[in-house]
Amino acid sequence: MDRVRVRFAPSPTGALHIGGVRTALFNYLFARKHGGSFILRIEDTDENRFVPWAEKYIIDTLNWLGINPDEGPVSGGEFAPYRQSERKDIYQNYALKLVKEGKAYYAFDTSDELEVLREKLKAAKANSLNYNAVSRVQMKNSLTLSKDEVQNRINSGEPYVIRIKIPLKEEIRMQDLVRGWVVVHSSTLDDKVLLKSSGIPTYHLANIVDDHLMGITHVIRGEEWLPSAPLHVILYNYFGWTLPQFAHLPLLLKPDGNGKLSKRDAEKQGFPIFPLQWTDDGKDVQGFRESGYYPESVLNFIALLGWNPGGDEEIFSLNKLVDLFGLEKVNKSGAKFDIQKANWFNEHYLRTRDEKEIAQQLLAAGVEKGLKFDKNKALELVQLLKDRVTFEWELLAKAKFYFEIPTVYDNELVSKKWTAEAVKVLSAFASEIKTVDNATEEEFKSSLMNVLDKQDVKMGKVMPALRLVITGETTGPDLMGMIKVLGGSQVSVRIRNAIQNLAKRVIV
RNA sequence: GGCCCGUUCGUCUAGGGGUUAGGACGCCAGGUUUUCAUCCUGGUAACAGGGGUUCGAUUCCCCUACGGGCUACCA
Repeated sequence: MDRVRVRFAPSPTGALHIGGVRTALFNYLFARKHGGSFILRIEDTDENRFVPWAEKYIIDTLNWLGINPDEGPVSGGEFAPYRQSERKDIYQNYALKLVKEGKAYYAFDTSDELEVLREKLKAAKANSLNYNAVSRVQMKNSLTLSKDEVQNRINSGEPYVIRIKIPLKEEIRMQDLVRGWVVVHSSTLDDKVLLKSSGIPTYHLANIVDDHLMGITHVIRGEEWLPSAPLHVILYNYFGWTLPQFAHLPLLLKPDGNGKLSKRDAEKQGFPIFPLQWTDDGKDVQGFRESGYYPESVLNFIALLGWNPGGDEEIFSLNKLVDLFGLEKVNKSGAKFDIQKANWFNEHYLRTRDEKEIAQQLLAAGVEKGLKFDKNKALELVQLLKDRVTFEWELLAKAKFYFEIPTVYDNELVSKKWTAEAVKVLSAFASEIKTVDNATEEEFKSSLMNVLDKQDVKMGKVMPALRLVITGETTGPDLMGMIKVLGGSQVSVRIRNAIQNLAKRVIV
């Protein structure tokens, strides 16, 4: 077999959809698995929907995820250029070649005339195929017009398109690596436009020509392309080119209800469905990255949407995915997008990540807010808090206790637990530790036990009160952990503070 | 409407002619933690329906239902 060459061929019409990201990933995995090449080709043949920043968005996304192409508009390659807009001249000749061979033809019909045709067919309850072997004989094209008239029209500058001439009665069979044999009768296909009147090719032409020219061996793309795959097969046959292998991936579906995941879902769901931030009508829409997901979480999560290696494991690094990947393990049915699972992956990667790295981030985030603490404190805070969050950015809010001495105390807790007994113990504890700033959790614990023993009070009687003086709240991180991070002097300050503030509310 | 693709717990899925239909997320319960979270253990929950083929079908075939995609001079 030829060396594997696959391509990811997005259209720069907006933010790259997470479904597109998954298609890119599967292409990447397949290429790596087989020691082949992963190519990025920008299919910017739609002048109307072109969005200037979209290409950068695509490249940034692949880069963020670490699935960079071997060839593409940035890295170049022996088949450059990799933007179809820069390859315009190539396609026209191929379309002309087909016309010459009687496999395609010129069509002069205006959009109004096309509309009339559509209406007519609809009224007749025909299959609503607009331009095909049956209807083309009544239209204005080089099949019905005389040679001279065709030439005259072209010479006079009348706009025309080139349409493929679909064979009348032929069974188109194609083998899909995911779906097996797919058979379609040519009578259900219509004469698609290959070259628009602007001289720019449609997707179908440009895609086939480039795949051939670039030596693509496997076409791995979304299922939305399955219906046009037979058309592509005909095109390959018309040109006399060998067919690449096809693999049509199942679609990513909306999290709620039904249907293909779409741009609209991004804001509606309250969680990202796009990889990176982008701006829609002046409004910023957060992506996975800005929401705090790690690239490895996103990769792991989307890899398992529509593919599964079998077995009970679910945590896979990119290398491991490459190792296990296979098109034969791709599912046929669409997969719904479930953010909870993505969150779980992120929690996992957060907990297994290098704590020092997280501490760095925490420090940086703190500095941005004008909060002072050092590297060691940051690390201690990370160790104390990382099991309690899904995203790193939540850490700073959870670390609030470290920066703020409580001034407000949970009312219910005060009225239930702020006892004379607790105050007595805490007061003694405060004196005990007021100069102890470098001690382990164990040491703080035993000095508390000491006080408790001396005063003959049970631990349960003072723990809630101790939490109260430190955070003012009823729940939070581990108590001794917080005390250790704060240090003895700070804790004793908070104890005295609370005793003063709550003097009138002591339960006798 | 037409064409094409699909259908295993709520979700992602494993499996495959004879299984207690397995795992993960979520949810619930218990344990650990004198809070909470983590963690551990357990539980809840599925083969869309109807016909075949077969000794036997969730698995193979057909039909129906449902879901999805496509049906542009968009990709």
